[in-house]
Amino acid sequence: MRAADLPFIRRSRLFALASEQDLAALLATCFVQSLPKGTTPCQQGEKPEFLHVVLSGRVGLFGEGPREATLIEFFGPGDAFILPAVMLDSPYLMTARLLEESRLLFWPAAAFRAQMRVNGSLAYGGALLLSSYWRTLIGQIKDLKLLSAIERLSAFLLALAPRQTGSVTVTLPGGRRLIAGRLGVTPQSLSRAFAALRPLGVTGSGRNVSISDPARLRQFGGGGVLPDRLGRP
Amino acid sequence: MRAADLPFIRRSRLFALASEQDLAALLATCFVQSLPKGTTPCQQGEKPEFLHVVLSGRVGLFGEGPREATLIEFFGPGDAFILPAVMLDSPYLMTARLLEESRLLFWPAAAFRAQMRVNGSLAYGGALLLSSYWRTLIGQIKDLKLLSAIERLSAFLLALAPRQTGSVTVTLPGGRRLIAGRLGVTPQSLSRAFAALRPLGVTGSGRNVSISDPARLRQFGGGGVLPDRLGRP
DNA sequence: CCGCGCCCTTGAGGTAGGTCAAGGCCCATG
DNA sequence: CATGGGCCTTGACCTACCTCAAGGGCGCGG
Repeated sequence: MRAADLPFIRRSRLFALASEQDLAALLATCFVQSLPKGTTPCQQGEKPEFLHVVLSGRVGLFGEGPREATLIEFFGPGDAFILPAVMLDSPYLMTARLLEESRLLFWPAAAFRAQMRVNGSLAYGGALLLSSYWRTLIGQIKDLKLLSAIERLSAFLLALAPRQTGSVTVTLPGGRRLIAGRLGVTPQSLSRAFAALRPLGVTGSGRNVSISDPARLRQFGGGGVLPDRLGRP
Repeated sequence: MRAADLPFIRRSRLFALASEQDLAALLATCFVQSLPKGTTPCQQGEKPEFLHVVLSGRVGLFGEGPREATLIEFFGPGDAFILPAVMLDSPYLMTARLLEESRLLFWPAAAFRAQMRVNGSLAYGGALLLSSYWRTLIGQIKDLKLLSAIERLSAFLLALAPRQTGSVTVTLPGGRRLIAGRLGVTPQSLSRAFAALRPLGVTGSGRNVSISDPARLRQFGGGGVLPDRLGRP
């Protein structure tokens, strides 16, 4: 671990309440590592050896079904994956894959569990982080059950944009194939959904999308279910 | 609060680590109330005033979309709703409705937040509970994205059944309309899904469903994504 | 007893989104 | 430069599920 990592570590909600002493004690058994794109620190079905905290980079959590796999959620700096599996010492329900080169904190699972039991500030941070995850997952389920593919895309784009009135350009957290998985559609359908939103002022290519009139999109798309940002406040 | 409530309170994962003194201190500001079927302790969009813990009965969490509402998840004894909204002091993303007469613990939101910060055993319990919820939500998302309606029903029924080999009879946590919402289909489609599973040994009517050969169903339905039970261990 | 809800089921037809297939663009590599 | 392989898009067709509609079983009150 380098001194330069500390500010990134601090930034996670996990340590929202941790004092300097807390932090030093908690990190005693941890190490930090940079890993290349494509690495899979967790494999669905395996038991956790480490809790991973993203310091920089981006990670995708993929669910593997009987026929195929799909992206469930993006994780970025400040996020801990996959805390519930580590906490409950249960097999991963998902596979994590680095979407770009990332710097990760490795926290031995047994030590983490022990410290959760003993250190109130850590337990609080865990609850805080899990609370924000609950809300994003609930938002995703509501979107899947109640919105059409086009509305889901609209809500997703609006959740990416800062709350403002004028024209915005947002950067997608991944290629369109990944976004399609996150939204629960095929890449082809996502492409058509983008085409359907074009008359509503959604343009752009690659990972940059600009929204000419967020308000108009919002009134079309059910407003976007996700008021929170992921990971850190 | 009655003395008879205490064993039910203890049973929640929230208090997995709480000592007797902890518990007494934590519950100082709480009260318990029995409420009739149909009561809605939480309304989507409102700010939380209380954390609710189910002592007995059953609660449905409903997501309200632009056109309709649907059941997202069932909660039962030991479950706390809706912890993330209380924790983050954010508007509810769902409406809770009692599916039958239920006894609930009411915990003033501000007091709960303060105690989460101060009491490590409570924070640990919160993290534990939220960890189990994460897994059920992830399971639901995976089911929605990767399985057909019939497979989702199959997985849902198997998750209800104890892990055993012989014939089982399970009790649905609600009427078929609610189950349909939980599975992300219309009641009509659920009915057809049940019909499709009949040749595989799934029979019964009302809230009782019997599975003649769980193993056969399991190999058909992708195995069921949900290894955990909700709420308490 | 009948009538009236409500819930579940079944049928018929429509549609959103999936599947298959082809083509264009970009970039990496020889 | 040419070639090849992702990735995205578009088109044509198909299917799983939704929608609309009509019964059937069951409890409840008159």
